[in-house]
Amino acid sequence: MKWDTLEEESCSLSRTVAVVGDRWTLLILRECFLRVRRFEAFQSSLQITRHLLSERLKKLVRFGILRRVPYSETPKRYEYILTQKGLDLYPVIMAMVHWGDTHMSDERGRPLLHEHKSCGKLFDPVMVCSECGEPLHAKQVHVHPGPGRMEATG
Amino acid sequence: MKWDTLEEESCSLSRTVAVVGDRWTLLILRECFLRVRRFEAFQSSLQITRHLLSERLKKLVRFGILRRVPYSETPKRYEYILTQKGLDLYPVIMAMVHWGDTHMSDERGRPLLHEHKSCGKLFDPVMVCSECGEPLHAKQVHVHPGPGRMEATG
DNA sequence: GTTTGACAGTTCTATTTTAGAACTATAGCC
DNA sequence: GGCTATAGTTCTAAAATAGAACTGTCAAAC
Repeated sequence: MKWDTLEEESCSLSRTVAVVGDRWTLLILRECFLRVRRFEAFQSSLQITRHLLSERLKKLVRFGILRRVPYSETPKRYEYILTQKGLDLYPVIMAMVHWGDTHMSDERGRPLLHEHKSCGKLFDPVMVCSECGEPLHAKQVHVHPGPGRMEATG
Repeated sequence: MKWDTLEEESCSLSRTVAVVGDRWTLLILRECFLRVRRFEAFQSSLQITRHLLSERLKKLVRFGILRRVPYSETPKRYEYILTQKGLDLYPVIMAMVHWGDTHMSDERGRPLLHEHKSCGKLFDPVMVCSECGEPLHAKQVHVHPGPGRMEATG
């Protein structure tokens, strides 16, 4: 399967995976949420090859997840800033971080703690139902075909 | 960066990405949550090559996300079932589905609708703070080093 | 005015991963 | 024996990634 096939499937997961479903993209997004914005900063903190970093940043800009904004005119230099579409990926990143905290931490505990500025407390992210507010569990969810559903795809 | 390097970083996102951070693994997990359990069923619904499917299933079993359970003795046949660790990935998958619904749907609308059996309504997943219950936004979260933090890693 | 260094990339070759197809093995059914 | 179903393994070709070196612009230092 090619990346562009994936993007056109009638499945929201496939479409998301087509955009952010590789390890470097996810790690780049982590850095974005940690306020990293510049090419050299991404490169040195991730140890990603410059070639791949360049490719991935272009892709994220192409999909409207990052904006390439000039911060210096001479020489021309740009930084990469999350758009709203990019900021909306926060639950994806946080869900992965929380799973890692829960299932992949060593005996020393979790690497980072998160403080919610609004309430001032250290927290974990919890996914709830938009309608009743209860935490979601896979076994209590039933799936129906929606209007954008096409045949022959998962 | 190699996959095993990633797994050992002191960052919960890296560790999660090391396990589920590739497109096929994420798509296989989608199928698991849609109650797919058998080799042939994964293969025909995903159009993944048999070789890669075999590799990915082994990896998921190795990490304790799937269990390989016999359902026939002669001939020996197995099916792959989510463990609790695997079920706990539900928020990751749902966060990606929701982002795809919001930002990658075409004019016809979303491909699947989700019903919460407990309350009977069609819902969207929302990520909230475990302490105050308010929806989480990237800009309202501050990060602190935790006990499992090592130097020199993101 | 030449050198040095920072920044943001591009280009090149070698290695690793993935795609695609064919093949293996066990067993039930006709 | 020949056909089908299931769950894989093995093989070669194509694509992606790693790793290192290179390009070009400009500012500041010597």
